[in-house]
Amino acid sequence: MSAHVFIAEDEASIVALLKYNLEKEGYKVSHSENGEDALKQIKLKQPDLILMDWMLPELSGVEICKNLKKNNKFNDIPVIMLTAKGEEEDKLKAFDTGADDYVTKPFSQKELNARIKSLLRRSKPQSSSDIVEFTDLKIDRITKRVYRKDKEITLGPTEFKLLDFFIKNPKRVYSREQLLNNVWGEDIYVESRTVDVHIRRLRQAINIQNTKPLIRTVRSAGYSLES
Amino acid sequence: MSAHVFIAEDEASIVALLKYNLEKEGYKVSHSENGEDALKQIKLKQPDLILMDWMLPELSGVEICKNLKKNNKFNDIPVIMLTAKGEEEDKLKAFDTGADDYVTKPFSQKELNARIKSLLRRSKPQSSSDIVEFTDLKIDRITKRVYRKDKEITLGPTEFKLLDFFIKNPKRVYSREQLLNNVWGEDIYVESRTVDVHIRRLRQAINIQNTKPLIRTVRSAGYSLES
DNA sequence: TTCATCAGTTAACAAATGATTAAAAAGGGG
DNA sequence: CCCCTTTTTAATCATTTGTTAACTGATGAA
Repeated sequence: MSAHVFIAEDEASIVALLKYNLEKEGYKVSHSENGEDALKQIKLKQPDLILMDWMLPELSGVEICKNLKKNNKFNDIPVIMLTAKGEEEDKLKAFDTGADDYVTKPFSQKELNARIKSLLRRSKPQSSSDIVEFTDLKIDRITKRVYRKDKEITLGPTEFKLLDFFIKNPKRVYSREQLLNNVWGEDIYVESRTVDVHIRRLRQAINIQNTKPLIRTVRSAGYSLES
Repeated sequence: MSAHVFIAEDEASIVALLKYNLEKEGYKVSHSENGEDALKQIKLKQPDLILMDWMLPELSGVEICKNLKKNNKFNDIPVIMLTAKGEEEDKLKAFDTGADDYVTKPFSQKELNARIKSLLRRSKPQSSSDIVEFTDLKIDRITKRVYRKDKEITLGPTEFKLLDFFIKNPKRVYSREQLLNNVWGEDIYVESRTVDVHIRRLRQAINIQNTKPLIRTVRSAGYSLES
């Protein structure tokens, strides 16, 4: 599933160039040539990232940016401003409107790609990394192995998924309900007490001597992974 | 409460310059001159943003960055790489290691400030309503933790809900009736004296030495949360 | 001022709620 | 069919909750 990049730019040649390059990188690309339309489209399509020309007919890039950043639903979409002139004042103004980065024309496609990648990585919540660590816990999603203090630990499939889920959002408290939906699956029905049993097994497994317990029970709320 | 910026850089003159400028901007600043120490300090202090020199003694910036980005506890801290040479290859490598931005020396302080501001804004989406503070009280609805003067406090579920409700409208006086409806629920019937008991328990819990009481009794009207 | 009354505070306790645990039953590949 | 994992069940354990009743202090009338 590739990211969706939206281009708000009126110069056709630049749009063509960007589109060509971004699609080669595997992004889904759409665009608009005018500010008012761009804003409408963005709100409709909710892209993952926006490349926005500084100057746009109808509604300037600055205005669009301000509008988006004000709205809770869209203020997480990263915006890269494309500015023609390399003047510093403009750069600063771009950041002030809430842009997340800017690039001056003419720009290097390689650098633009790098910046896009960086912003997308940052806005994607799940660190899609194959090896994730949290304090002295390490889990390898490829080899399906789990380590605590570099010592390997064996987990059953469910316990592995459970830990994998917890480690995506450490410290966050999840209800049994949420755990069932995310670890077992939306449509599977099992008793909510079942969660307790697996929590217990997970606890037993990851608990090696003289370490504090990593899974916190929050009465009447759920469980969380703690440091 | 200002953000904490960590500088990992070995050239004393640059550190001095950065420190001076950042402190003027209102940031809390700390630094280290060597890679190994920097990593240790970062893990200890958990700064809000890192300025990292590309080349560092003991452990290169790239290595530190990789290490941080692997660990769930630290991979949310934005990193800005300071590169000496303006070579594109280096820039790209910087992004690949997980850096969130880079700046080539010599850099404009104004631009650096703008980039810092942008990254901090982006990384602080501590979803407004998930963490609520009132004077020296802080309640985190995600981790279900409550702090007074940064010291954690443990509350039972009902006391948590009660405080959570009060903090939504500080200084407002609620009758026992209103509290029962909003904290216990519309259709649950318990004695109104029960509220007093929970108010007491909440008071005891959030009361740590030499602080004035936070919950005011309004005779024949109810209770309110005060500063 | 004194006393009666009213409203809020406090401590103690029993009931209920929720979590832990062990063990049995049920599935599900190999 | 056997072995391993998962789920259910039920007993036990721990914490929280609501109630009661005694206590404290404010209020205001005599």
